[in-house]
Amino acid sequence: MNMSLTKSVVTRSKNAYHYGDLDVALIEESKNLVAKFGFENLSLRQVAVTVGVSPSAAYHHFPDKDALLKAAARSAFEDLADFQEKALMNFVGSSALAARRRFRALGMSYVAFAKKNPNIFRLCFGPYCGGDEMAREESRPWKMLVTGLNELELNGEIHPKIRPYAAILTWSAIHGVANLVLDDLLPEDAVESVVDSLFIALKSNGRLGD
Amino acid sequence: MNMSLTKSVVTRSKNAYHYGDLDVALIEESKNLVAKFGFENLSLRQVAVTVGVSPSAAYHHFPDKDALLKAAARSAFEDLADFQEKALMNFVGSSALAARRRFRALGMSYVAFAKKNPNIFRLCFGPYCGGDEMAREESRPWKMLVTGLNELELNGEIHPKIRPYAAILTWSAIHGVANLVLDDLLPEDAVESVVDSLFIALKSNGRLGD
DNA sequence: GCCTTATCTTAATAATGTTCAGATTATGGT
DNA sequence: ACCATAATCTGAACATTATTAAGATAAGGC
Repeated sequence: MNMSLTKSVVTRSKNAYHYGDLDVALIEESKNLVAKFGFENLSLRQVAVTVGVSPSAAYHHFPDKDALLKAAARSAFEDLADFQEKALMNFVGSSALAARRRFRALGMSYVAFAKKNPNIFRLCFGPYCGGDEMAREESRPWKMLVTGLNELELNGEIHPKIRPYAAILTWSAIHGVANLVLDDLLPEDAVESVVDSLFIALKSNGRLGD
Repeated sequence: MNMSLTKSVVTRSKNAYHYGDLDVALIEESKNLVAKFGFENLSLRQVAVTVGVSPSAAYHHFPDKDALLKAAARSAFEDLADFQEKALMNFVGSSALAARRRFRALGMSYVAFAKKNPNIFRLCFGPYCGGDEMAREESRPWKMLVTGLNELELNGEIHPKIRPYAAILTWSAIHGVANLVLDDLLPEDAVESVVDSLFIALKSNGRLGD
């Protein structure tokens, strides 16, 4: 079997020397390994070798391991936003019911993403969080939350007194319960408790969602 | 100067060979270094050397670096509880006002601890969080929160409809805002917004605290 | 005093992050 | 088409790390 011959033909110029988009490949593989072993156990060398490149190649795309992890964290953060966006699309319409369901989906998908892959969720927000560069008012989860609250408000689902705090309170509560459940400090059903209580809190005479 | 002589006298039997409570010394020094450089940059060797002992000595007290970090995390968690307890003592009394002030102090001190030393706060809850062993109903922050809410309830500061969710919602919101502020995803004043909105949310016709 | 056990050290191993000199490929101007 | 320059990758090196194994030292019970 002339596998080696075939192989050298199949691995065309893309792999020959120049890689292609090595930076995104490294980021992607970093996310894979973080998902498996946690960001605290990521090895730059393992990332490089898995991608099929020498360890020092990474240093032409990222100044150091820290930068690679930060880039992976930013990418993972966008994955979270994508995940929420998809969850939202299941509930279209301008009715109050649709607005409540979208709001609920926003929170539930946030936590679902965290539970689906705790290591990736921790990467998004831990020591390698985008922070400065990821301007907070620009972040997609925040923007989705703001529009979701606007839709709720249009349907009279938010009490005026708590309206100014609504976005900050909601993100904090959802983010908090996600982390506490991951850390085994709250039971899994705490998530629904938080979402339910947010409905009550926002609309003080509130019927519960759904 | 015969410093070496003096030193060998000063370092009495405690340092001679057997250390004393090496385990707690290692944990304490781990917290110091984590506070400076973050748990993601802790070096077992540096901990051991700083304490004045050979690196392999640590392995007679902890199976591996992971275990040392977990022990340090548990200890740091108790530090957080101590910090909250002290903050609580500033507001004694059984009046509704005192109850509100204690509740506020509970939340504010939680976040104050986080802002005072972000790396330690992250250690408490990150990948090295006590989790299983630190039974959730037994954790001191949780117990303080529960009694704080009971006191609020006795003074009619909690609406019955939200009462069953109160503890989970409060811890989630406070924990969430602490993390989001540390990650630069929410501004610093988000903390007060969350505490204020929690008062409103818990007591639906609520006057604000203080 | 002696034996067992707990504790610590020294030395070694494998893996890691990072750097540097050099090889290979792409690119742009002529 | 050609050549110079820059971009990209490799290989070998270095310091540091976690971890282990073998042996030295102390403590405690008999």
